[in-house]
Amino acid sequence: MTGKTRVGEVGRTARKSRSGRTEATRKPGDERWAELLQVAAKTFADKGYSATTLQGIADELGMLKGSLYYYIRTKEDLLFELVRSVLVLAEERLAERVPDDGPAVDRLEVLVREHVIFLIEHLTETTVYLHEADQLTADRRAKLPVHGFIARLEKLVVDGKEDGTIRPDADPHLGALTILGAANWVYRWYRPGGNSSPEEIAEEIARMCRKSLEA
Amino acid sequence: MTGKTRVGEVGRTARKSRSGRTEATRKPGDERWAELLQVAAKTFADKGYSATTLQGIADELGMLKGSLYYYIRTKEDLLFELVRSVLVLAEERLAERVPDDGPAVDRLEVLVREHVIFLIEHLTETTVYLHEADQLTADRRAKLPVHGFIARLEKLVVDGKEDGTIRPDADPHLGALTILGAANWVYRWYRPGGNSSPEEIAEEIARMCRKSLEA
DNA sequence: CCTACCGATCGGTAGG
DNA sequence: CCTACCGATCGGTAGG
Repeated sequence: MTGKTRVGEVGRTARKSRSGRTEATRKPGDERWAELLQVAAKTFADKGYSATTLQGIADELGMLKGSLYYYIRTKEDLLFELVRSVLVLAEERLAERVPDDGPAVDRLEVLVREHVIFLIEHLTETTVYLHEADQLTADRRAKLPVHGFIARLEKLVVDGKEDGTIRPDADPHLGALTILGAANWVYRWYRPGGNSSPEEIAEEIARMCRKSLEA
Repeated sequence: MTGKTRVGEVGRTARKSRSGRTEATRKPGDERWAELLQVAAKTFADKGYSATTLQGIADELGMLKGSLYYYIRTKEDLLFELVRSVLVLAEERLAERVPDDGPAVDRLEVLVREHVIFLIEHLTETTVYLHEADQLTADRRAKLPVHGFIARLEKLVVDGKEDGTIRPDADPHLGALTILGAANWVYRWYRPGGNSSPEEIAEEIARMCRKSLEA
């Protein structure tokens, strides 16, 4: 309303002829695009994807609904982009913080802890992912950069049975799914300002997960 | 389509003057009402409450959309009734299957096991509850017969710390929430026809929850 | 339960 | 990004 940059038709043109272009599309690096994603994430997390209207998002941004189509082609673009980016970010984070060697049960504990910390630090986006991703059409869902988190957990259980740090009777698949539930459930109840810090919460959940499978 | 009972205006009248009436409202005990709930549950579980249209439900029932209003006043009635009834049923089930005495950690294990079995046996309805209940308006949500499941879990952890069957360093609140997540997460992945039976799944999850807190 | 209907809103578009 | 617009559909209602 006050000092917004006007670019006129540039964006639209850029989107239409996206093949051999020097000037970038408006999206990446643009401040307004980031705002749009932020508002969309908050609204999707609060009311759900389907109950969210583009009119509501536009209102919050102080623009007209039709103007949103300068940034997106469909409503689903917003959901997809949010889910995609949080997956990429999580992947990076876990890659740099979870070691590749050492006793499997230790690695599992670290993995769970870092997973929970990430979840809490990106609560809005992870909520959108965990609660709304199934609203994506099948073809869009197939294009998500899923990083096989369950497979990773399963492998840790298998490794742990081999290195003797995890109970021999543990079920890798069921175990992985249950650990995942214990960790992911955080998005259903965590709200800033509670008694425990994110680190304390992550620590406690990780400890419980460890104990649940430890030899 | 073939042998459906026609009652004409009776139902509508019955609904409008619900005060001092001998003849019951159409709803309770009516076969068609049960069908409606069933279709609604399946659709809400599959596509989400908000993405579900009354037109779609009516189509599946072979009636016109407007006719649904013979049974309901608003779309939310369907969601509320589904969530309400599954809560009541769960309460009953757990009351009759989980003992009130014995070592706390044992009771906790049984509680989790029965909870998971119930979840799986009523997967559609529990999915609606766990994934869609927050689509209810605040006042409707306040009218739900919530049976304090978390509080019950918390108390078991506290009891267990007293009777020595649960680790002294366990956090009752965090512990209860984490157990709840491990158990509830089942609705996100369980599908009939898998490798493990509901009982095996429930048994394994319950065991893990036990171990996660056991002294 | 059907007929017939409504206001509101939805996602989305053409053109600038 | 705005103007101006559209077809489709939404939940819901009056009356029988």
